[in-house]
Amino acid sequence: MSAGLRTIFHVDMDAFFVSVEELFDPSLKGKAVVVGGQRNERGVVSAASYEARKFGVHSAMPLRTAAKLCPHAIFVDGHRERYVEYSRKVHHVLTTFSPLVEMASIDEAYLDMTGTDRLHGPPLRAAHSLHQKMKTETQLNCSIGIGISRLIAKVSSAKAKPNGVLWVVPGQEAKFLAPLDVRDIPGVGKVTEQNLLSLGIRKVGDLARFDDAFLEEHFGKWGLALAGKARGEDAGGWFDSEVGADADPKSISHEHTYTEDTADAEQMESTLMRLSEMVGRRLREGGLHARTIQLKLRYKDFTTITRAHSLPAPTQLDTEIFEQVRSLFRENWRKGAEVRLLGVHTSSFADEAEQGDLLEGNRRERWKQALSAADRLRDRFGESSVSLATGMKGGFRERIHENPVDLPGKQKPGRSNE
DNA sequence: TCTGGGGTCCTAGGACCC
DNA sequence: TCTGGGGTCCTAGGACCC
Repeated sequence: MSAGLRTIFHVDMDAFFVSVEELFDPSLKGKAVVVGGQRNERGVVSAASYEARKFGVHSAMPLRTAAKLCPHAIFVDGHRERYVEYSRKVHHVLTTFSPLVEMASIDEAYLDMTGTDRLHGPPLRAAHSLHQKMKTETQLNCSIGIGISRLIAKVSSAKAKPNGVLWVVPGQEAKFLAPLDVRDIPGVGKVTEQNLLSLGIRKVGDLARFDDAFLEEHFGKWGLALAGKARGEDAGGWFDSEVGADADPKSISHEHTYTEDTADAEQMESTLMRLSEMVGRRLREGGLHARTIQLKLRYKDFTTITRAHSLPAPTQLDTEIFEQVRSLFRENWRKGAEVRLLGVHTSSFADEAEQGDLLEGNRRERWKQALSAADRLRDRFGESSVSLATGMKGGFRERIHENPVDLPGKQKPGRSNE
């Protein structure tokens, strides 16, 4: 941590997914719009326009609930690629204001603006020109919070919404936080809020009445930091950490919820194959090798289990991921029980281990080359062009085998791997 | 109301080692 | 032979965020 005070910006795009969709279809402007899927689908709201929010619609709400609350809303499927594209534009604008930019998610970022006064003027002026430039270059609105730490900047950007700028002047942090609901503190969700409420703690300022030992006992090291915050202290932790380059990923996963629950083992293993391919591909793209492979299984009644296994050597191969995840599935699925969701998760990334066994190393090398070739085909002809799961019962939908590629050990249609 | 998909971080217990 | 303690890894689950 530097000696002097920092100036941190938190830039948060307003109704990002909705706003991007409006650029592609201007007729959506000013209407109640729900992004995330169709009104009858199994799914939740990714984003809602301010118009739809007036009816109580908010993100993470089931689509069917949103449809009941706001029947006249227009339901739009999400377009990930569009958001990624616009996220890049946003990032680009931000880098013209500070070299220290950290995207916190697809639609928000932290900037360390410390010492940029000579270039951009005092914080409020810098924020206003950033706001202006964002609008002209991306056609999107954002809100900007300014403070001496990530936490203060983040909370103030939320208070600045929509389309506003808010600066918490250094020294005023405790005064700013005290009257806020504890729920306004990032990291305090439904459960923590209820726990705090049961202790009579409703506002951030109420925390000041309790001593550190008590809060740590009830809320762990997090409670301690929160208490410090309530008093305006720099308590340490992520919210006081430096703003730097984007961190390396710690896990890569894919999951799928069925339109209808299933108890068909063949179908589920086919799904796991596809998910393994998706994960393997991302690992190869990122040059990553995972040691821990995890299966996620959610039954009809929503009870969810995860089962993990750590490999002796890290991998990025679809087949090795699939083999693990399939045996975890076979060991743990309650036969006959209907399943709602399956997921494949990889973590514990490590450097590629040297192969002791020469023959084994050769086999892996050939696999790697074949999979890279398949990745390139998918780039050119689309995701559905190549799949090891082809011919197995469709986990997602029947697949069309347009551009077959010769993969070592490729399965014959309709047969399992043994 | 009937609950997505992609992540991060934390806790807690048991294994294992010294 | 009635009972240590610290450190690290692994696994499972959960809170939380966008």
